[in-house]
Amino acid sequence: MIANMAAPDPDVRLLQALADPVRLSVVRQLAAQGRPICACDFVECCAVSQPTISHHLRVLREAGVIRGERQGSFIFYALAQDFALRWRDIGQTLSGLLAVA
Amino acid sequence: MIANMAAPDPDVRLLQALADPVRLSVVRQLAAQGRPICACDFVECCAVSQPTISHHLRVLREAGVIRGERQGSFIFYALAQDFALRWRDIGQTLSGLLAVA
DNA sequence: GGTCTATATTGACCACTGTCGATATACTGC
DNA sequence: GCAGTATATCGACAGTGGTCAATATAGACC
Repeated sequence: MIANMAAPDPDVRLLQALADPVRLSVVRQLAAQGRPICACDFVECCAVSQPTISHHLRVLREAGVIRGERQGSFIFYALAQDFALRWRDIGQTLSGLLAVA
Repeated sequence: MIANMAAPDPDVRLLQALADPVRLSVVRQLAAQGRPICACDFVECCAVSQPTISHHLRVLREAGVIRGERQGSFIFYALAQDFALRWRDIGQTLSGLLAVA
């Protein structure tokens, strides 16, 4: 069994995107809110600077976790539509035959 | 909303443990096998050295993803019993009201 | 076009982590 | 106790990634 995974494994990418306190917090907020949140709200609420927030949002975006939609000067972010499904799928492969779904 | 999460957030810890190609592969194998696997099998199958495997197993162990049971010279690892539940719980908090479970 | 705000990008810095060779520790069998 | 195998730990190092100030880009308004 070859265990040396290629770096672009989408599952690893997704997990890496979530494996940061700030980014996980962002995703939690998006989930709890249930609708798009303006990037500027994250800048105000998070204890890190604007460039850092922007960097984090980019990581999440490129991992397919979130999507952004520009509205004038603002960009509203929301969870990607397939995120829940991806989470569920990964869970099934990681938990074996246990009934996760 | 304070977004500066404390480092010991168990969810972040768990995600960090999984967010490595080798470690994710280990967990996938444990899930697919459905029963404990000897550490020595990982050493043989993974394209990294024995100390690295041991280090990875430790990270997974300390994050609560796996449990080891020594049998003589050998240690057999299996997924922690609550892993599936934890995955499911995190999924629920991250996916909002979507029916993940 | 100029000015303003919102957001992304750049470059530097530094802490953290994956990796490995060497070694320590655990266990077995004699 | 010794010799062997299995596994964990140590220490060093290269690479990665989070962070921020400065700056570039995007968009709105006049």
